[in-house]
Amino acid sequence: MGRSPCCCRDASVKKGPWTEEEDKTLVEYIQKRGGNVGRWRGLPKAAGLNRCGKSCRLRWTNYLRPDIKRGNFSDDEERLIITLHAGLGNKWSTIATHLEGRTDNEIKNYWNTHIRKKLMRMGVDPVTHQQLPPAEQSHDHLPEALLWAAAVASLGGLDTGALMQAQLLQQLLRTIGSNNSTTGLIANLAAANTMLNSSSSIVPNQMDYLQPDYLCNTPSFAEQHVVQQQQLTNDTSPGTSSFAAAEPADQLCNTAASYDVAPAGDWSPAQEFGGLLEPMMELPGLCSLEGDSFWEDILEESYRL
DNA sequence: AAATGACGCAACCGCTACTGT
DNA sequence: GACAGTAGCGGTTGCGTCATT
Repeated sequence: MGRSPCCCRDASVKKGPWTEEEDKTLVEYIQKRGGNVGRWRGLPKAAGLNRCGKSCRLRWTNYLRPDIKRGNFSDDEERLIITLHAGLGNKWSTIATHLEGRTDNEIKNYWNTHIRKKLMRMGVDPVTHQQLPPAEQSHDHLPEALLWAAAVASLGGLDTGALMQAQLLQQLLRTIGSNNSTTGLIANLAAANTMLNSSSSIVPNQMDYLQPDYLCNTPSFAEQHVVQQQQLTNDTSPGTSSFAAAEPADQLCNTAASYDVAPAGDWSPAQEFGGLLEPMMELPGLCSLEGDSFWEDILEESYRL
């Protein structure tokens, strides 16, 4: 199927920034039709605009639509974008459906101009959401735990219960094993605590993983891993991997609970550690790492050591 | 004050997916 | 099933604005 001819190729069709008059014409035309645009291709002629239909659609969907939210992105929105991006990749339109009033273009721009750089500074690969190899990190002198914590934070609420438990366990093992400095201990504990405290609006709060109900109904990491392996073994057709990254975001929410396996049991390490860590300190979400005095203090201390 | 570079955003381009014939 | 027309998506570009030298 070849590319269809587009009116955009017509040299007489105006390009570039829209004028107020053009905006007004477009808005009035669409409002007159009760918001029902019909065919975009025929719209410019019908509305009296010397524009490509494509251009009109873009102008309407990205700028003129009445339900568009303007202004800076909130921390929650930023966290949500990171979380969704970790699971969906550059599916900007899909991501946009989860942020009321935000357009795919706006989210894409915000990602490229803000979040991407932020993650890079934190030593997190914005594509894979994994910790970058030390050589590629811009802050490879920072404590490893902070980078780990940043990577975890970048995942936001994407994690399944299994991922959370695995990360938490790893963090706590590091905590136990960190005997070289107070900073290391604090940073490791902080990272672990952040995993417990951070939250997202589209997935269960990570603290949910520590609730008895959740844990009783959520398979352990090992169990989930076995299930995933079994599913991969049984189903080798492409595109049907059980791995969360291939699933739509709204399905991610239910990933952990969707496994058809026996309950994890009455006891979980996370349950125990959660009780230990929770009263220890209240920490901010690491997505707001920059500009946060708590983290700045830790960083400063680490530089001195 | 002028020049330069960095940044952010709106808009465009080209491709793919979807739908109707 | 093949084809044509169209909408929508994601990557990229261009330009205005702001910060720095």
